[in-house]
Amino acid sequence: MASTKSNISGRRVTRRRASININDLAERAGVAPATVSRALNGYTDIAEATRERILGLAAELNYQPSSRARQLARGRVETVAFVLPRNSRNTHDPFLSDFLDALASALSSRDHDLLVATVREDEDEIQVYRRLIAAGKCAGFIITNSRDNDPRISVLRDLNMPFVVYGRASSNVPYPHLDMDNEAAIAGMVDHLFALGHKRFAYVDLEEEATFARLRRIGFELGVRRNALLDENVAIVRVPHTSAGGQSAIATLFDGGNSHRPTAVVCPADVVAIGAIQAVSARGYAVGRDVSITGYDGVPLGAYTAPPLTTMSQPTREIGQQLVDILFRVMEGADPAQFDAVMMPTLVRRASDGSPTLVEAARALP
Amino acid sequence: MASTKSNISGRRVTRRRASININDLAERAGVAPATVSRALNGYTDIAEATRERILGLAAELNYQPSSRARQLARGRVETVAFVLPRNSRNTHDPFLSDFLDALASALSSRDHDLLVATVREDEDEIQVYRRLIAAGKCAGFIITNSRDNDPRISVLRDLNMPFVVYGRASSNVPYPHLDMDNEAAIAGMVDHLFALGHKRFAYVDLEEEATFARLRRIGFELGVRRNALLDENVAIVRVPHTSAGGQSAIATLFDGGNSHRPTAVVCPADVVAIGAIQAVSARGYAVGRDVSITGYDGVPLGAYTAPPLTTMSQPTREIGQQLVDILFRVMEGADPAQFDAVMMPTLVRRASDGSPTLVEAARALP
DNA sequence: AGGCTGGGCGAAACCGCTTTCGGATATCGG
DNA sequence: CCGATATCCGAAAGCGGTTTCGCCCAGCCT
Repeated sequence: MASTKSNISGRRVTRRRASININDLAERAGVAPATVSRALNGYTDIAEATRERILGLAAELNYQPSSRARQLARGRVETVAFVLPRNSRNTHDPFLSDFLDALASALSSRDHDLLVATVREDEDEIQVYRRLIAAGKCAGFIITNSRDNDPRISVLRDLNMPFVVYGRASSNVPYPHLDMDNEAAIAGMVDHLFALGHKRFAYVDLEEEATFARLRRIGFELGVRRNALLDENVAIVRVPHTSAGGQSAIATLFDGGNSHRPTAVVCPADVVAIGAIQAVSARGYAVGRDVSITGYDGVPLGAYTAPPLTTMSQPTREIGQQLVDILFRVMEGADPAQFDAVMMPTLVRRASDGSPTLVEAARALP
Repeated sequence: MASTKSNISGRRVTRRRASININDLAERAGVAPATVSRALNGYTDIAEATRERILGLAAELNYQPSSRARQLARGRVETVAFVLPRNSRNTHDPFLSDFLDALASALSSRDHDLLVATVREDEDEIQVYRRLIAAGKCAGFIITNSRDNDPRISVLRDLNMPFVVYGRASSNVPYPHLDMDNEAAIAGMVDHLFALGHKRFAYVDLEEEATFARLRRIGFELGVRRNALLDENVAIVRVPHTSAGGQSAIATLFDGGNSHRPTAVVCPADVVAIGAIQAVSARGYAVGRDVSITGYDGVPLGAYTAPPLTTMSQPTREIGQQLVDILFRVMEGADPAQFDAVMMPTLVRRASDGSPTLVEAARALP
């Protein structure tokens, strides 16, 4: 069928037309291609009987209009792009699968596709965005890991390309975004630990450009202030966003003759907290009794550390869905400035926090 | 510039042409569109001077041919699709980010895009593949989480659509794939533990359709045989592919008057092993001394459990690259049957394994 | 000088679809 | 019974590229 070019010589027979097209279908139905198009696209100026005949035939032959041709003709692009964050390399983001699934699913119910791109070693991040746009590969972007003064935001705005950001980026011009309330969440964690009786706090700051790192630290400082903690009872160390970072934070805080060891260590990420738990345990302290350690994110494995990690958990899937919702509003022409929702993560209390035992007892340890 | 329809009435001005097209560029260059196309696509029947003028102009105006129009005209589709495995929902695959990054990167260097789709709640998995194909959205598929007699494989073969599978699927017809040697890896793990002195083994089998689950169990059985373990010293339990599954496996193996507790518990996945470590520790045994527990995968957090997890680690990124390489060979017409590489994961020895202490000592515990 | 060759380029068809425009037929009112 | 109005559908012009075909003209040969 179709146009398989048979070739007696036995050389590679190629160019078989992949599938049926609108002309084939029209011919089979005994109508013009235009009529098929009308039938498939819900126009009203077509006899109901004709429409049903065509629809039936299309279903029978498993006809789907070529999305490329359709989008070209319509002058629309029904694809949204997500560029994997550069630092996602080797970062093993456990939420990405859920997040992408949510994005793809939300897009699919609007008949859009999800294009996932990456920044190759030999490229510049911004170049990737420009290339995707110039080639007309997408009609909008989902952006995560926003940094302060994120260049992507200004470029996309200049190019008049719809986008939505997960996170904030401290720009003076408003842009559509959705964020967790990092600040309130960490401050709330300090409140929680303070209420348990802790007086000596440490915070593990992140060596990371992303805005959320800054906001979480600010949240910690806010918590310090509103619980009137004494300066000499508050320490901040700054480490990479990894479990090894968590370990080295503990080394800084606990080793050496530091007489003011914290009883509560607030971490801005679960992976960091997990390293911290490991390091504190290795020093002979009981996490959750001698020392409380908290995380942020809600990674699944946090439930299986020893002790299980108390953390702030984010609703990944819902975030993905909402981002798509917002992006569509923007693509439909809504005022981008109105989208600035902030969601609150939920405290998942497991066993890495608790009332502090006597500091003296902790000090007496080897 | 271009065709912004200004509109005095103040109503929404739309239909601004997104970007410059080949006709604009041709006009600016004073040549025909065909010449621009030739210049951009490396044809030789064009004067070098003309080509350079056009290339320069294109760079200056940041012109990129519309990928949709180009692919339509060429009759090619430069997109590869990856359908997120159904069970990836809430599964928090920590490798996905790395895997996708590798795919997207390898595809990008061949000027192809990565389309990520998902199976919506209201859909059937196969439908998704059919729809993507019928709509001409992709020229090939990357398939993971293959199951025995995977229906996707037969459908794609029938439709003559190129694909490559990560994993094997026990089909009688050959198909292009790449796999880790699950069987040898787990058998090797048994060897390793046996060499450490273990005699009483348990294996945690997975309640999962995926072929790798079966192959890993077979690997265990192979290890049992070639080390001549006694039947009464070998137990197999079957649990879900989660940390909770690991916990319940330990409950089955250790609780109740079972007098033949294993000293080595081989797990077919790190998440499961992590649950098992937690459960064994909670029962008062020292993991790595009283009981050895091993995993498979190499999840990053495995390095921070207590004790750190000994496991078989897979090179995610390299797998992604190789899959793309294979897929392109197939798309170029290579015989699919020739692609059946099997790679060996590497043993990462940390601290969850060790020589067994006396079984009696373990039994004497509370 | 004239014919031939071939390099360089333009014209036009085409990819598969949408959408406007207008024509044909059926239906209705008077 | 005739013209007006609806209703339904076909023709054709795009969308933005690629590619075939053939023309034009410069350069070469004789």
